[in-house]
Amino acid sequence: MFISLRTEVAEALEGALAALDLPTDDLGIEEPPEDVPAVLASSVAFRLAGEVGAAPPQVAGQLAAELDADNLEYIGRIETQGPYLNFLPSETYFADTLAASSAEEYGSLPDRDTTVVVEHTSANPTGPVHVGRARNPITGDAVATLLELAGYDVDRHYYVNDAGRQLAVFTWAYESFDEGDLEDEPARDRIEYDLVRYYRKGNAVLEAGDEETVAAAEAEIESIMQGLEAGNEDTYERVSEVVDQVLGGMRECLERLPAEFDAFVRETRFMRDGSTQDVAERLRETDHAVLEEGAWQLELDDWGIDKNLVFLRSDGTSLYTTRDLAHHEWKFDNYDRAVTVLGEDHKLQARQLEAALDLLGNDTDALDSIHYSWVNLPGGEGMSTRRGTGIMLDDLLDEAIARARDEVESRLDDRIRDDDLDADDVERIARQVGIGAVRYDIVSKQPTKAITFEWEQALDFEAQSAPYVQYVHARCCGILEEAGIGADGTVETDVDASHLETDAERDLLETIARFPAVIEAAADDLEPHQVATYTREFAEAFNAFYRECPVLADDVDPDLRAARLALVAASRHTVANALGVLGVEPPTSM
RNA sequence: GGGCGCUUAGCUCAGUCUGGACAGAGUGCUUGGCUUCGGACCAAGUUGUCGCGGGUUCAAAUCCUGCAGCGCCCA
Repeated sequence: MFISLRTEVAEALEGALAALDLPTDDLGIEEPPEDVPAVLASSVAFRLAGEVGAAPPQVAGQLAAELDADNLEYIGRIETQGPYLNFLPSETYFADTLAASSAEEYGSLPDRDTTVVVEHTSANPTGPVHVGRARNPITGDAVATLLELAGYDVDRHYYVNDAGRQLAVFTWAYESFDEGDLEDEPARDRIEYDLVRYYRKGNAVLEAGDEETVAAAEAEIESIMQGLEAGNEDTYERVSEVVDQVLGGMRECLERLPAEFDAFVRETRFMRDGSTQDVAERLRETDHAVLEEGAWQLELDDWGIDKNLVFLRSDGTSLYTTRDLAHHEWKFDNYDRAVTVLGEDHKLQARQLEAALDLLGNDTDALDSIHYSWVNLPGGEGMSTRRGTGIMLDDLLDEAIARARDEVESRLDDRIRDDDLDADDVERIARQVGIGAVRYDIVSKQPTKAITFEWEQALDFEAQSAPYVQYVHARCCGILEEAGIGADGTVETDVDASHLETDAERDLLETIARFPAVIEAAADDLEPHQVATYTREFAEAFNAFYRECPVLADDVDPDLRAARLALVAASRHTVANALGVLGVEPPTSM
């Protein structure tokens, strides 16, 4: 309803300004501070003061006189407060909000008839997923879900870098060493923990081995890379044996979040189908292409990039970005928009990619990338698969679930609600809360900010955390269940919202009304953390309502009870869908 | 050396793109609240040179500019 109200205010204000012969290019519409009872406000009077030749408060007064709330559906009253124009909601606003939010899918926006591919994670299949990398699937999955709720038709892709040097090194190491050469036991009983030891061993030998050994290894690695470039089937099979196994293990780990994918798109695919060579040839024909020291490169100064992009080495082989160009043209052939979630180390690469795609005649407006900063360890050390430093995502999730289980068990005795949680419930809650807390901790922050990983902080179950918001959902479910309405049951929708008279009820309804607008803004900006911020505000509004407005007590009038029950159901839909965007499960009890 | 990003309360962060009402939360610290629909909750109090300097503006955490610290990238 907030979106409709905002449109209504804009149109009315525009009309009033036009009637007074004033410019309508900047309406100054903003959300007022909390202690102002308006839903929207305008500071336009400030800007017009000079033009009108009157002080801002007088200009606001003139505008208010020109505006008539009676003509507006969702605005009940328009007031001035100094230079500000304040727009207060009408009864219809509350009634329509309550009706709209009775739908289970409340917050989802109309279908946009637009397909989007969200590529995220795309970690090289070299070993277990560590926490540094985990920011990518958690952010990416949230962006994908957010866009779905905002009306896009979304596919999730994992781009498998199976053609780079790292995989050639891995393949060589996998074939050259056996168990006896390795010093450590696998850290966990899963295939990628087993195989990463070969990768680390290989890298250690390359770094510190004797000259002869290293030279032989380099020759083998080079031949693997040449084989891939030439489309040699044998080479592809050898590399695939490593990639398939390691990726399989990584998928299992990611599914714990859960982050699942519609497709795993392999880099080698674009070498094998000739599209990479095709891209290279087209680039060579452009007048931005230059041949320097035998390597073909692009001069991208026209795009504000002073670093040349090499797209063919002197030996004629393609580079990562060349293949990624073919990959992206393939995306453009199949989707209307492409969003990529990348680490901040890929920023320059992403700009070069976009410039080159533009040069090749693609509409790069369809391309967006989201960059996130590193998750560092205390002391500033980074996480690295090759060096074996870092916290593994599996360990973080195990620890989170274990701590959540401790919490649940320690609370079992002093629960007020007598609902006999059984062992399965405890396990379910521990998983929902533990994993939810990890995801929420990461997704609620702006991706551009670096995170220092600390156990206590990542696993703080109080305050601005997933459990705090999840608890609101459980409370809603508790009340609905108590009222005889199951989680999937429906409440009476033919209720009179005018019974909801207290500030707490009004605030909660206003907060619910904003939810679709929050989804819209977060999707437009590709910023799921906006939804996380909203869940906190929502939880606060709900808890105030919960404290002040009994729903099922004996002395509550039946009509009021029905209205409040509808409000609780609306709250449940809102918080469940908001958490859904963040990939945090909404527990029915906890 | 060049480019990009970050810097807001002791700590963790919103707010910055799109300037506007006294800069917000949580945590911490000091108090108080369960015979009541769920206390993983709530209420009250306390917490600031918005990194530093200049500029634009009626108005700057927000825009411009110089500098510093940190991170990332490029040869």
